[in-house]
Amino acid sequence: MDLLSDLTPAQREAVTHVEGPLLVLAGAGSGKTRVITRRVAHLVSHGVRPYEVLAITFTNKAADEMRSRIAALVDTRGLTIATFHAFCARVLRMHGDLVGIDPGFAIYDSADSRRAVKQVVEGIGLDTTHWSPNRIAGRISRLKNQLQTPETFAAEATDFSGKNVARIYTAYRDLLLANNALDFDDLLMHVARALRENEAFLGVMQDRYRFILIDEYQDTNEAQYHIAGRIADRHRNICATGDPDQSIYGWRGANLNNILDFEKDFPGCKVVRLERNYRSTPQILSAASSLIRYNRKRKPKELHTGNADGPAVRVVEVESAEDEAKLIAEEVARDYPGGTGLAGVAVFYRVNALSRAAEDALMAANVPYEIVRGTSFYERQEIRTLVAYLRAIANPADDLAVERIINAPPRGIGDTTVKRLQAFAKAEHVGLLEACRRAGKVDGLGQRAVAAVARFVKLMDTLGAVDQAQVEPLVRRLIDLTGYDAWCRKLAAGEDDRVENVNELVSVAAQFDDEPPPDAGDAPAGTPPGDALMQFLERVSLTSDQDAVHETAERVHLMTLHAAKGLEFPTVYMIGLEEGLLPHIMAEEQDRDDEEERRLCFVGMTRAKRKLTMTFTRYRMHRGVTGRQMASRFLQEIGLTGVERQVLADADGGHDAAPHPRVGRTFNRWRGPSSGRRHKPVSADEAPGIGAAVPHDDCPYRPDQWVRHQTYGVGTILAVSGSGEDTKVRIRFPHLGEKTFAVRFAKLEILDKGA
DNA sequence: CTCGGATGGGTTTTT
DNA sequence: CCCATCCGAG
Repeated sequence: MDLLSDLTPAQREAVTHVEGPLLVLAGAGSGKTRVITRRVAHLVSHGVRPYEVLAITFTNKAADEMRSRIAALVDTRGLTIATFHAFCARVLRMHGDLVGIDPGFAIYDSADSRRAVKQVVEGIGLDTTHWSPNRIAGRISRLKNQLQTPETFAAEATDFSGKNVARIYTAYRDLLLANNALDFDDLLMHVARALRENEAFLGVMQDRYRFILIDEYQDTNEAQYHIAGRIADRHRNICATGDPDQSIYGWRGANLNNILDFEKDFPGCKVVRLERNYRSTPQILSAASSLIRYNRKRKPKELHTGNADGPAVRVVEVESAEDEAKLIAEEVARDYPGGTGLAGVAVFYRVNALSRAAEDALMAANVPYEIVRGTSFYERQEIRTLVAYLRAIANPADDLAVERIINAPPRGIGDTTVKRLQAFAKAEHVGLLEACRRAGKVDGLGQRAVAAVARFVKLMDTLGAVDQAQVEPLVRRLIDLTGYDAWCRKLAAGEDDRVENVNELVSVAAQFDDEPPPDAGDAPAGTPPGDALMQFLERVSLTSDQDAVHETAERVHLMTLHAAKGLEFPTVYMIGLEEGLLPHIMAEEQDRDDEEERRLCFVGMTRAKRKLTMTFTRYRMHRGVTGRQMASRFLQEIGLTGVERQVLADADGGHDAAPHPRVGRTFNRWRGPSSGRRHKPVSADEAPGIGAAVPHDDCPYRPDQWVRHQTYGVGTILAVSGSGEDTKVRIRFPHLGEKTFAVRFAKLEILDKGA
């Protein structure tokens, strides 16, 4: 097929660029995936061997999609398309010897490393409340992303806390080493460091990958940046695609500067801007652009579209989270009778806690919905344990896996017995499974315990003897020998989805067995070593997308703003647009600027194709306490053009300027019975405006109102004090902070009336 | 081993 | 408020 005819000039430029660095700044909805797939196809059809091309994505889903879309255009055999992690895992299996890594390593996911960190913290004798394994694991993860080893970090850690983290990090590293395991960050760090320190390894990689493409470059962390940069260093054929305005993983170590400085890192690079948006209406685009212009850390970019006009972006103020949810549920029920088209509706929120009210309301209104959660198939207990068996079989040194399965299903090996075995293992410098083999020599074990452990060892030996060329028979045997189904049924007590999940894993294994072995190109060089079992486990550890969004299911999709990235829906509701939630209070405290939060809002808005509704509440209950909420600053930053505002709440008299802290349910009682106008749209003329209450005297200014100041521009009123000539208003301006004015002098224009 | 209450901690989470 | 985890009783 013709690879170019249906492309815009800018897209074509990116597709046909062959030699030299290329940066594609792809605005939201600008057809980026199309450009990448065409570009790879173009390279291949112009004589580049697929074997020499490396394409990196951030998710398995993206990698799969890219592969199939390229396959529709050219022969993809030999092409490497993978996530950074999968790519590094294969590289290390292949060339681990060059780098000093046993290629039979297990891969620990975040839950595994958290457990390992916990063990280490306890082992050192630190208190796990103060030294929270979660937090420390995060800290270690960040260190690894910055390519810090325990040694380099210990050298610069001077304070008490830093020194302890260094101790934990060191012990954690040793634990993983003893278990022959790598965590997610290790996969990247080892490859990155090896590329820096090992000439032979660097040579192998540079020789092979003459062309590399990195998608979502704005989300790369330090380690990934090094990997890409070092490999591309010789041939300089690196193509980075991404959008600084959609960088939302800074808190996880992504470094926005990677994309902002790309031109400096690769002088002479070509830059292509894709600014035409194929997704949204001009109204949505105008509001989103207006918002993102408040950011400084970006590459100026103007999105435009040829799409037809749509409805105005709606900003709706409601009384409570329940009203907010009800608004959506009732509107959706009204607009989609019979449920047809529901797949095109999504609800986004900043934190998972906000999903609950929406769920309740949708359920009450009988609207089918689905929560797109992080908890995936492989994180379920029954699956994790089953996989732990497989891991222990593949890698008997994996103590974490052995510990998990030693008494699951229960077989009479209690905590005390495990503790004794562990102590013995530590003293003898052997693994836990090896300690089990020598249970007879372990002090303090009674006859009964020794017998139970012996049964476990026998089980593992039997399983170990099963042919590992195929995974499914092994899994079946395992389920059989352990009585796994019966155990699951017992645990499930009522819901039997556990057994179903187990069956699902059997099918996954069967499917895996049926796949043709990866062709040579999938591996960095030749086919990776390791049997089917190890490859299966690798797939399992590096896959979290199993709960992929069923984009076709006729249901409303509920998800966090982070989960929304990369998706699109005709109708989008964004809820909880309130100060403290979006921007989130924690994010603000940590980063000291609100730009990533603004990008998050931008990402959410630009998911919408036609209809975008953003809501905020006056009162919201958080951790059992109902608090007064303020409209998000982002709602004023989206501007006034193409935006319509509604107030669907009582004009509740009695408020004064100060926030009313209220507790629990007392709020409703306090407010009194006055729900006459609830849930009825208020016409522009009546609408008192964002967050406005009925004025308590003649003063026209009210908290949450938007006003324009002659010199400072548009801001939100925070509080009104005094009366008559002495009336003062406190106003917050974006970027300028808060200021107080005497209304007698300041020329304030009220903006939000009928905006 | 399993159940229940007490206790503590609660942003987001591509791999 | 909602949960995951811990610990003691049966």
